[in-house]
Amino acid sequence: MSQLHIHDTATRSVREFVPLEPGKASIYLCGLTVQGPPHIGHVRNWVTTDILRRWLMYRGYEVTLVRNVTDIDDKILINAAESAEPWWALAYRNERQIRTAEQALGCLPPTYEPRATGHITEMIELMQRLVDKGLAYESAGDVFFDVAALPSYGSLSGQKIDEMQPAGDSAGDSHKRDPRDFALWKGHKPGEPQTASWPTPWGRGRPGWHLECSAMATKYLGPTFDIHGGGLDLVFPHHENELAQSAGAGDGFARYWMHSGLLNLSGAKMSKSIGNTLAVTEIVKQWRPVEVRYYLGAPHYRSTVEFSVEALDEAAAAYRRIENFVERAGETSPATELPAAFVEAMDNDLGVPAALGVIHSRVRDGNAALERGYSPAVALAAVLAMTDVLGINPTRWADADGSELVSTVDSLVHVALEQRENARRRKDFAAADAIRDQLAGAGVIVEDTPSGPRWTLKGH
RNA sequence: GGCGGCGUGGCCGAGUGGCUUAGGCAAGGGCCUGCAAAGCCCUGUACGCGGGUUCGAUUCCCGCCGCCGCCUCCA
Repeated sequence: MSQLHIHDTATRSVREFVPLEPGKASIYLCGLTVQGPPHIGHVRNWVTTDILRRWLMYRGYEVTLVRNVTDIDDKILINAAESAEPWWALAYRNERQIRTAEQALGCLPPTYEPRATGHITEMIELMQRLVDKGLAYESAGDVFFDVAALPSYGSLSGQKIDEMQPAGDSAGDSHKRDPRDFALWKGHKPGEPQTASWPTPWGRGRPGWHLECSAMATKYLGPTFDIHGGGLDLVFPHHENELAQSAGAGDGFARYWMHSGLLNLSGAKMSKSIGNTLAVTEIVKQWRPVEVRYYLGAPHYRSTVEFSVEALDEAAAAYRRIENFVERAGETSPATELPAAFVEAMDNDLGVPAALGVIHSRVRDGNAALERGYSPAVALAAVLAMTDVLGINPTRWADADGSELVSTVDSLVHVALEQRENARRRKDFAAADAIRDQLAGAGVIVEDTPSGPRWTLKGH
C-alpha cells in the first residue's frame, strides 16, 4: 500500500504526508475577498481542495477544513461606494454566491468558514505579540510588519529581499520604514464608513489582508496545523506574509503548503482586475455542474489550465462515457476497496489524471463485459467507488438534475415510447422514427438498447 | 532586474533514460443495430529548437526561442 505524498511549496518537493496528529488532517484554505461573485478560477481551487479532502477522508483521516471569507478590504469599500450600498451588504451578497456555487459543483462545505470582521480581537492580539517582539510598528495610524527584522522572510517564495523590484507604490509619501514592509492594520481614513473600522491600541482602523488569515488559521486549527492551500498567485506576498506573521509570533503554522495552478482565459490569468472572468452562474447554464466539475478537476491540480469551451465539451463527453456505462450496467453498491493503481495515483500528489485513466479502463472493461453478456458488476462497483472519491459518481449526481420534473417527464415520454414500440413491431419504421424525431425536437433523446428504449434529456 | 513554472500526436492531457511509449475527445476501418445512438475490436507513433552526457534521451545537462505566473489587489 502506497503512502500519500503531496507537493510542498516551501520545500519545492513532493513529501510524504505525516499529519500533526495521527488520524486527523487540518487544512486552511484562502477563500475569497467578497468584492464580487466567484468565477470558475476560484471554483477550480475548491474542486481541488474537495478532492484532497475526500481523498484524506478515504485514507481514514478526520478532516477539518477552514476557508476564510475576507469581508472587509479596499475593493469592497470601493465597489460598495460605487453601487451606493453598505459595504457589508455587498460582502454578504457575494458570500452567499460562494455557497451556491460550491454546492452546485458538489464540494463539501468547509468545517468552518470564518469572516475577517468576526475576528478583530484575535488579530489585535496577534499584532500585539508582533509589536512586543519588535517585529511590527505603528506609523501614522497604520501598523506595519518590519520585514528587515525577520531574517527568514522570503523563505516560502524564494524571494531574495534585496533583489525584489522596488515597490511601485508611491513610496515617496509612504510612512513605512522600508518599502517592503507590509500593512498589518490600516488606520481609518476620512471618508471611509465608520462601520468599517474597529478600535485598537493604535487607533481605529481595519485589518490588512495578511493578518486575518494568520489569526483565523491559528484560532481554528491551532498554532501549528497540517496544510495551507490556495492559488499559486498567493504564494507571494500573501502566504509569505502570513508565514512571517505567524512564525514571527512564534507559531509553527503550516507544515505543508499546497498551491493549485491557475485557470487562464485568453492567455492570461482569470482575474477580477483584468476583467477576463467567467462567472460560475454563466458556465452552469451551458454545462451540467458535474461536467464542469469533471473539467476543472481532471487536469493535475498544479498545472495551468487554459479555459476553452472545446475542452469543456470534451470533458463533458468523457464524463458521459462514464455515466453511460453506469446507467446501463444496472445496480451495484460501490466497492469497499479501490483498485491499487487508483490508490497509487491519488497518493502521488493527487494524480487525478492517472486516476481517471484507471476509471476509464474499468469503464471499458465493464462495457466489454456487457457486450459479451457477462456481468459488469465488478467493474461497476470499482467505478462507483472511484468516482465517489473524485466527487463525480453519476448515481449521486442523477438526482441533482431535478428529479421531480424528470419523473413527470418520464411518464409522458413512456406514452410516446409505447406507441413507437408498437410501430416498430409492425415494422412501420417511418412512424417510429417520426416519434423519435418529435421527442428529439422536445429535447428528449431516445436510444434503443437490448433491454428496450432508454431516454435522456438533450445535453444531459 | 529577481523568483518559479510550462512547451507532448488533429485537440485536451499524463508520464518515462531503453521495456508494454496513459486516458479522453475527434478521425478512419470493422462488428452490432430496421435505422440511429450507445458499446465492442482495430488503426494513428508525438514529445519547441540547437548542442552535450550516454550503448541509448521526449525523459539528465547547457544554450536558445516561445508562453505563463509572482515580485502591487487577485484562488
